[in-house]
Amino acid sequence: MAAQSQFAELARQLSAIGAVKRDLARILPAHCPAGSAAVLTLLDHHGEMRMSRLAELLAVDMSVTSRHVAHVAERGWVDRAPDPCDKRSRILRLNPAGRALLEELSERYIQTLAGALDDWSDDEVGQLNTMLARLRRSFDCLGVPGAAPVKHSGECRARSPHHFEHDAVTPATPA
Amino acid sequence: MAAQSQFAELARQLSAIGAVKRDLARILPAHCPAGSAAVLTLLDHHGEMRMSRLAELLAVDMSVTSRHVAHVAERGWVDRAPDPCDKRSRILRLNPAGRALLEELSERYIQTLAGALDDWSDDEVGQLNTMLARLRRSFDCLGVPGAAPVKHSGECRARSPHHFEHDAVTPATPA
DNA sequence: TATTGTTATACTCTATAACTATA
DNA sequence: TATAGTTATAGAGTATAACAATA
Repeated sequence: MAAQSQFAELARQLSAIGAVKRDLARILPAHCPAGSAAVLTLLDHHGEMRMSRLAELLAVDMSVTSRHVAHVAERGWVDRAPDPCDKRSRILRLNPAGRALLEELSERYIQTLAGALDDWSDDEVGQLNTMLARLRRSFDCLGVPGAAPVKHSGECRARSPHHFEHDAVTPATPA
Repeated sequence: MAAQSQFAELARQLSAIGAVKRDLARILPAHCPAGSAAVLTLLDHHGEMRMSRLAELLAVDMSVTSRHVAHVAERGWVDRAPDPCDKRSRILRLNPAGRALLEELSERYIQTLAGALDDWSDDEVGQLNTMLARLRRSFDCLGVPGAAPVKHSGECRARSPHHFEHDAVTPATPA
């Protein structure tokens, strides 16, 4: 168990790390806020999923997820198909336009991080990634009082080809 | 230099770390939002300072800092004294009520972190702290495009005892 | 003329609650 | 009755711009 002063310092560091997140958010295109970028990233990384699963991964309320998804669907980056297992639900999937945008975003993220962290070794960045992942796990596995509940909903495994349709109201690749 | 995939992973980790910050924010008392807690923490950690210096440490615009400081001053946690070096400026200082509140906040932070990270060694938490600090330094020392400029303003060294007055409109320790 | 700080305004993100549709 | 998702509303955080006072 770590000393109290280490935890106090960690609280300060976590508070201050917001500045880095804001710096990263500033490199996003004007029409793609950070919430949208997070949705695209998770759909790419974990594959198609339902709203509830996405809300779990984002670790925000489903109402928040709903708004983010509505935004990326309206922009034509994500498709929503009916879920054959549950008619209340829809399956979310990154489409080609979304994948193209995400490619652009990834490039910007990588460029920026590579520029700022040019004196970090591969191993050092890897260690930071590992510890950040562990920090998150420590928080949502053990019950932090007041923390958003994690449900780990059992997934529908009827992975038949869904009927995906574009529901964008704007062109797939807006200026 | 680290591999691109490490930077992509870091971008994902930084995006996801917001959940931990939100969990921590939830343990704060209702009358003390995270912005206020950050101000109190910095004034305690770095001692009295001016608005511009605080804005620099918070890494946000001075207009944002102004609102945070107005809040903590109205609550009676921070005093604002005229700056003898510059009549446009005021010196901010944590007062006893603010120090008492911060004591309470620190205890909650430490309790929560100690509970969630009970299987972390002192050294591991220290390593995470070190890397987070380095990450921040890498971002605001090297010029990240679009990032908030860091001015490193020369400080006024006339450290004579300032004329501090409480400017709270509410009792120093509100319910 | 430049700088310090405040205020007004707008935008993003989040949570709670009320609601619809389906299980 | 319970669950998946949407929408309305409110609150916190931040940035830009216009402004006042002082350097």
